[in-house]
Formats: sequence, C-alpha cells, structure tokens
Amino acid sequence: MPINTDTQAFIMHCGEMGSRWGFNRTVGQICALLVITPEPISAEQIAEALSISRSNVSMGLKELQSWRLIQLSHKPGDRKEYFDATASIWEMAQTIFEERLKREVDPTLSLLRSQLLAHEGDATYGQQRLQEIHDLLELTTAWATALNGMQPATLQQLMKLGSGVTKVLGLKDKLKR
Amino acid sequence: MPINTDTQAFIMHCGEMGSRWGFNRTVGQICALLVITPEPISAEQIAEALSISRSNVSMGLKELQSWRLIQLSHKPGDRKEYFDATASIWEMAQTIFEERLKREVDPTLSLLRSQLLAHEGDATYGQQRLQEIHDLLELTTAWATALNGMQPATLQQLMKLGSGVTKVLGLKDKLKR
DNA sequence: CTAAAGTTTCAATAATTACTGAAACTTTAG
DNA sequence: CTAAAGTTTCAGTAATTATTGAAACTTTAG
Repeated sequence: MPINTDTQAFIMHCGEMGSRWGFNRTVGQICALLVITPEPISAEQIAEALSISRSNVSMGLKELQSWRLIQLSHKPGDRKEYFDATASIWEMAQTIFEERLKREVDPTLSLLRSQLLAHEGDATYGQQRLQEIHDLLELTTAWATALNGMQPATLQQLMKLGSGVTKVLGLKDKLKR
Repeated sequence: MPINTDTQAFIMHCGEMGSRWGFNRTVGQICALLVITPEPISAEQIAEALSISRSNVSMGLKELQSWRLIQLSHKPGDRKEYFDATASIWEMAQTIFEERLKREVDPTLSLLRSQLLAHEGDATYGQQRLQEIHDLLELTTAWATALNGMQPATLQQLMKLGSGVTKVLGLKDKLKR
C-alpha cells in the first residue's frame, strides 16, 4: 500500500513515538497509515502494509476506536470492513487531547476530590499540597475542555495570538471598569 | 516517612499513573513523595518510604533531574544529599508540560520539517497531510511555549476565562478597526 | 440450513522495560 | 594517603506489555 519513502518513514516514526503518545507501536503505525491514506482500507491491507499479523491489526483497530479516531465504512457488494481516519487533522488532535485528558488526569482528579472531601478540616502540609494539585487539575481540565469545544478555526485564531493574549487580557480588564 | 493514609494512597496512585504520564512507576512515586514532603529527604529515606532498592531510587532521581523537577540540597555537617521538589505546583506542572512537548512533539516536528523541505514541490495527498500535521504541531508548539512563558498567576487568570476568551477574541477584532 | 468469508478472542510466546544487588566509583574527614 | 561514607553503574533477573497463530465466533450468500 504505502510506496512513498517519506510516508514509510513517517509511519515508522509514529510507531516509535506511539508509546510516548499513550498507545503502542502498532496502534501508532495504523493510525499514521490511516491518516496518510486517501481512501478507506481493509484490515488485511493494513496487516500487509505494516507486516504485522491480522489479529494484531484487529486489536489495534479496536484500540483506535476507543480513541474515537477511526471510522468504519463498507463498499457496495463487499462484505469486508474498511477503515479510515474519522476527521480532519485538527479534529483528530482535539480528540486525542480530550482522550488523554480523560486517561491521564481524570483518575487523579477523582482521587483527590474524594480525599479532600473526606478531610476538609485538615490543614497539614500534605493536605495543602493535595489541594493545590486538585485546584490545578480542575482548572486545567475546565480550560482544556473549553478549548476543545471550539471550532478548529476559532482555536487556530486564538493560538495564533500567542503570548499576545495577555494584552487582550489586560484590555478586557480595563474595559470592564 | 509518610504515615498518613491519604498521602500513602496518593503516592501509590502516582505510581500507577506514572507510565501514562511519561515515566515509570518508581519515578511517579518518588515525585509524589517529594512533592508531599515538607523538607528535603535523602535517597535512603525515599528507598525506605517506598520499599524499593537504593539503586532504583538513584535511577529515579536521575530521571527526575532530567525532567528538572527536583532540587538537591545539603545539610551543614552532613555529607548526604537531600532532595526536594524544585518549585510550586504550578511551576512544576509547567515544567512537565514543557518537557513532554519536547519529548512527544519535537522529534515529529523535526522529521516533518526535513521531509517537507526535501519535497517542497509535491502535492500528493500524503504530502498534504504531512504538511497539515506539521502546521498543527508548529502552531501548537509556539502556543504552548508562549503559555509556558507566562507567570503562573497570569496563566491562571487566562485559564479562568475559559471559553470566554472567544468573546475577548471578537472584542479585540472589533477594536482593531 | 450450510458453507464460505470475514472478524475477534485468547493462551502461549516474544520483546521490552523495570528493578535489584554487587561491584565500581567519588568524595572528604582524619 | 587511607578509610569510611556515600553515590552510581551495570549485568542479570523479574515483571510487564505486545504480538502471534489457532480456535471460536459472526454474518450472509446461495
């Protein structure tokens, strides 16, 4: 399937980075392949393109579905399932961000919530620190969720401001009065 | 060292989450312990508190230093080294964010940069997609760097706006004219 | 209803990553 | 300079995670 050398290199790179991105090599490779391929492809084609077993592909696709990154499609008169990236690069990035937040932050936040609830009075050093972490994670989650809810175009516009947002921040403050 | 049940639970939790956060169990636990402990503690105390080998602690501390998350200190008349979290929770979070960007995004960005440079002309589907990914990562990196350069207080102020930034965004746009 | 085409599951194995204890190294008090 | 106190390295082992092939399952054409 993928002939181009660059494409090949990119797929391999995504495999190597996979574990740093929160999944494994195979999943990284499959995801890259699906992003880079114009039309939907079958599990068998994926297995062949990446030289991995059919069952490994099946597991990888399942994992990618849990990340909401791939789409299933069918061809008329063909029983096979075909797979494709769900959305634009920006939307995919937003989805990955959202899922990672869910997997990397949510569990800690719930633990902290229940711990702080159980010991509301205490003001030991440890409790204070837990409170600080809780507040940080809570605010970060809310902020990330807000950003993720934006249209890619709006988000891009915002991001292009860079550190310029601080000026806008002061501006808004002054206008309030 | 850590007696409190909550503290203990939190440390264990950080160990379990460690691998999702980009390091291993031990590193997660050590980091949590150092954050939660008011004074600097020695490597030996860490090993005892977490029931792990002295050498494992040594490796974990080295890793944490590469993340710029811990500080070394000494007590007068004592040759031992003592360790402590470097900074406030917010600063630590910013550091982690920065390091993760470096480890998770930078390598891909450089690959894409050189690939796109080598094939500037091409407009195949694959090349286009690589370009899109490149642009996304570039913008995201710049934006994240800008945010990370802010004082925690400023950043918090910004984050508290939530999706309210979009309003400010439009506001700024109107004022420009 | 059956067989063929396709997909998924899962136990066994391979590969990777983490942890340990012993040995090597470093620093400083005496 | 030596020995003691401390730290790091590293080869071997343990634990975890990923991959495979075979068997089980599912769906549909005929």
